[in-house]
Amino acid sequence: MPQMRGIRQLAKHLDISIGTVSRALNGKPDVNEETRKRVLAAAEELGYVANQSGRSLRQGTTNAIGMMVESSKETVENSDNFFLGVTGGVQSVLSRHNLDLFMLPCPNDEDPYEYMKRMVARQVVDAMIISATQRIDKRIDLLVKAQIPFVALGRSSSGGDYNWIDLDFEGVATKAVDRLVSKGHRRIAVAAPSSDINLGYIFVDAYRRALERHGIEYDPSRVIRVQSSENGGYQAAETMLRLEDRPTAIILIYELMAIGFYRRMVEEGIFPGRDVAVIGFREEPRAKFLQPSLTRFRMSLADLGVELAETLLATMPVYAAHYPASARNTIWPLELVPGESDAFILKA
Amino acid sequence: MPQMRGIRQLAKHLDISIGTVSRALNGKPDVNEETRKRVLAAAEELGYVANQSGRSLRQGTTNAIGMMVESSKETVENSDNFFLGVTGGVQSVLSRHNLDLFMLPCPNDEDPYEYMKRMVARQVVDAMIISATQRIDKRIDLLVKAQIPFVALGRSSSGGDYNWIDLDFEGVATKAVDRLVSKGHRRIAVAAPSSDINLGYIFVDAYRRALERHGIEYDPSRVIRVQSSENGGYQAAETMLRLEDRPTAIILIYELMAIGFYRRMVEEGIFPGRDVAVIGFREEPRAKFLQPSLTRFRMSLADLGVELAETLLATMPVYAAHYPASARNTIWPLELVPGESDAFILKA
DNA sequence: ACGCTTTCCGGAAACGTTTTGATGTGGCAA
DNA sequence: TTGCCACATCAAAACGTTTCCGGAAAGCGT
Repeated sequence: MPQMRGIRQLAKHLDISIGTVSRALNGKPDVNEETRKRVLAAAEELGYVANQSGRSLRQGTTNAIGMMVESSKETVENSDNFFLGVTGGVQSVLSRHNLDLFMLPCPNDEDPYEYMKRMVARQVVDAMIISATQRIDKRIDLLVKAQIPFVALGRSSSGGDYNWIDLDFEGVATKAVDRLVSKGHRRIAVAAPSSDINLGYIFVDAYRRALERHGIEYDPSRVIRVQSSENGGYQAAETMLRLEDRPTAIILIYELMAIGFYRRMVEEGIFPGRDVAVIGFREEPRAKFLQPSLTRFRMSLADLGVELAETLLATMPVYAAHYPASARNTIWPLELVPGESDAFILKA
Repeated sequence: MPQMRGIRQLAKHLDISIGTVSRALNGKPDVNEETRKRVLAAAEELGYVANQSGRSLRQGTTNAIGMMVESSKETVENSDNFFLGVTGGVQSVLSRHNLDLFMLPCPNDEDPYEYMKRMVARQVVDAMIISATQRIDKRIDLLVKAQIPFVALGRSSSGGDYNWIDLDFEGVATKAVDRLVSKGHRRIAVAAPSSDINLGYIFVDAYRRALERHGIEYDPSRVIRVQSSENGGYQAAETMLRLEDRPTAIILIYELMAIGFYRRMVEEGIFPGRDVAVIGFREEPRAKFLQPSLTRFRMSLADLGVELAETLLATMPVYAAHYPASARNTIWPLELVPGESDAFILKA
């Protein structure tokens, strides 16, 4: 005698048809309130949960959202649990609709595009959150073409009209420049990654405009292109030391840089906060204990996760009703946290 | 005309039966080498990839491994990309068998046990890697009962005979004590989390035995119980300063503690490496730039991932053949990285 | 010509679920 | 009585895949 599995077993146990059981469990109409209770009770008792493959096959939907992350060495070293922090917020929204979140880590030896292609083809999730977007990102074209709902964490030039959330680089650049200028600085440098990376391009552009608004001439030599790492900060300091008309202040686009920057400067007897003003961006726990404390920008990862999830659901036909067509492109604000690293004030 | 999907479409396009197509794609015998090539080519051309739900339903297997992680605030702040680092190694093994890895983040407002129960019931993965094991962990009992292959990162008292990998706390404690004793230290403190946590219990026990092997009396007051954080390190220093017969050396069970420990000590004019010897455990990028550099223990996250995956596969009947019944319980070694923080040598 | 084996392939069943259409009640108005 | 509707249920089809089974064709030795 073949032991029946799943819903069949449950139906037999209740002496009822499987169709009714299914409708009862899924809250469909056309089922007597009395029977529904019985079914629910029995399911609880027998610990029955619908097999996901069965549902997916029938419904063409998996009730799962994927969040693609890269586990490259760079990501592992730099992103510092950024993703784990975001997932909390994402899930708080998804759980309202019985959706689960899977993180899909792209192996470092596989091309992100190929990986995404595989995940899309296997239809293992209904929608996607992607991050680390490139300025030209083939994944976006793929998702658009395959009509998979998605939201990107980061702008891109690809794909035309799609949903993204990005950090408020312009706001940060503007506030940082304003603050430094108000303390008397005129020669302000910035350490940023290459302009191939979206962040590097957008940020520096905003920095330039902010300077010009204060009537300060933009000097390209003060844009120091380095990697987003401690080492990059060290090199930025090195470069800055060699500049003629040495800048009196610097904006570090990634906080981790501050560690290396401090080190190189202190080697030279130049103390941040006393002899040079420093502002960092994108709060980073590893830099939390710098002395003097870094003036920096902070954001709430959990809130960002909530926004991501809501934006995503708004694009999914089934759930869109609950999420009024909100802004499809969001600039995520960051809050300035004053520290001592920019206490250095120039006399007027 | 209903557009046929998937394998049917492919079969029709090739004018061949779906059974043959399936066999061809899955490398089964009983298919002409010539036809197999044709099928493979056509699949490639049309971008066909088998729908996962269909396969899963038929085979009762999902070809996916889950790695449960917690996204609690504590984890996010402390584990510092530990998981992302490990996934790389895990995937390098799984990809050999066309297995995918999903990270399953447990929402912080959901009980880990309930979350795991749901994941198991939905049968969304074939096997699991769990971490952050408790000394008594109901998840383990659940997995054993449900006969889901799994491996735990961390020992536990639950479930009897199962597979786990854990860090070599004993080895670290022993090596650290040996090293300090060889430098003349006799009064050696240790800062550890509460003994409720497995690590806190095991480590301190090994520390005690190591001391006794050197004929040094174990003094409970030198076991300082604090949280595994920078703040914990600060408090450890605070406590240590108040001890009579103040210890001349300390072992910090979590490197992050070193940051706070240094700070408090320097406030007191006591310099690590010069006036007190410090050894840290569980390398932690955030502590990488301490001055003086910390003598610490290091491990390869990627290699740990490989070991995890291989141990897991060895317990899965389908793959066990490739992975000879290796040790089901592995103590993962850590390597000592000498720094300057324990340069302080006591005259004999 | 015959029987046997090997090689290859097609047809159909099966996996567990949801959904559709049909069916059988009973109540109410005409 | 008849017709109609609402309600609750059941039986069966469908989702896309893998696998079992049977059988045709071809090769080979007698």
